[in-house]
Parts: sequence; C-alpha cells; structure tokens
Amino acid sequence: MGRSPCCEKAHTNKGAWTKEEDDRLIAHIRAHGEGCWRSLPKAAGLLRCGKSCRLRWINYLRPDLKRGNFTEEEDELIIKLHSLLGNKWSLIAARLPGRTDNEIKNYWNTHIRRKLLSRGVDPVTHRPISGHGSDTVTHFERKPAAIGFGPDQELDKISSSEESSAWQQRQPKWPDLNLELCISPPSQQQQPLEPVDGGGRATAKPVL
DNA sequence: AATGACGCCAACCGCCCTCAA
DNA sequence: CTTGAGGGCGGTTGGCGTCAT
Repeated sequence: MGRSPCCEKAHTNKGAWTKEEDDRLIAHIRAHGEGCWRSLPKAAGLLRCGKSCRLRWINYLRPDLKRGNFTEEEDELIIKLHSLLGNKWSLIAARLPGRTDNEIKNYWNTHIRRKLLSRGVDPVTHRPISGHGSDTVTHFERKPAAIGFGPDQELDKISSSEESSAWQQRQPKWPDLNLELCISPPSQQQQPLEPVDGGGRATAKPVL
C-alpha cells in the first residue's frame, strides 16, 4: 500500500529548531495537550512536520526531562537493561525517569559501547570478547535462576513479543534487577506502565 | 593561530504496528 | 477482511564544538 507522507514537506522547516518555534510548541501543548501530532503544527502555527514536533517535544522540551550527565548508577542500569532488552531504547528509557530513548541511544553509542569494550565485553552480546582473557561472563551476568519479575511477569510479556530475536533466547535473567515495568513522572513515584502502546511497543508516556 | 580529525547529539528517515472506517 | 491514517520506534546522518597537531 502506498504510504502518504507524514506531512507536506515542501512547506515545512527542517533542521535545528529556533527559540520561537520551541516557545510556540510549548505554549500550544500547555494549552491543548499533545493531542494529534499531525494537526498540531498547523494549530500551533508551526511550519514543521508533526513527527518533528513530537520528537522535539519528547526529546528536548518536555518539562520532566533530566538532562545533564548520566550517573554511574544510570550507566550500570542501562547496561543491565540493554543486556536484557537489546536495542529497545524506549523500554530502557521507560526505566530511567527523565531520560529519553534518543538520549540513551546516543549515550550508549558514544559512551557505554566504549566502556564495555574497554572492559573486554562485547556491547552487542554482553559477553567477553574472545581472546580478551577469561571465559567468564561479565560481572552483570548471573547464573540463570528460576526467578520471575513479579506476579504479572511483565518482562516475559516483552520477551514473548520479541521471540524472533535470537538474542533473547540466550539471555540470563537478573535476580537482582527489579524490572517492574514502571515509569516515574517527575513528581510522583512509580506508576504502572502500559507495557505496549499503539505501535505495539512499550512507551514511556510523558506526563504533563 | 590555523586547520584537520574526531566526538557528540539533535534531528531526520523509513519502517512497523494498531486501529478505525 | 482490507485499507489507510496516525503514532511510535530504531537506525542513521549532518552540523557543530572540541581536541590534537
């Protein structure tokens, strides 16, 4: 089936956002909520594609974003989550309040990959790089244990949706990692996460 | 001081998935 | 059941800042 373009590209701006565009987008979302991204640019008086507005809001303008450097704890959590979930950045982001999938993805590619390589760990498989000394697993790995992730086994739900991934099939489970699928709005403690969104993927919905 | 190389990250692109008509 | 719209995701790119020479 033919896919219609997400917007009229001939009449949209591209590239870096200006302060004025940011202000318009923020003002519009504060007044009307996120609503329909496709129609938002017109309603907000922006010459931008709806997707671009959504990305700008989610990755940069949302009031609950943390920004700033990642802490050591966040680093380790990202590594653990990546070893379990793979490149499911939105799922990983859902467990890091104030962080976005794009931010984590960038951080992974620029910092953590190197960090793992320097430890002699393959950033894709999370296993020791061959010829890099011992045959032991990374210090995150544990003996597989008959453990669950809470009564509703949320992680298993994810895993089953990713069953084609050979990656999943060899992953140990982490007895020490609380993987309840929750996100934390800025001013609240953890709340249940909808594990699957409209696109069939887990999403950390921003909370205004 | 100049400039080339490198790294970071915001933004774009194309595809996937769901749902309503 | 089929189709198209819409939202969302992961991968990739390009511009800019910093570092090295």
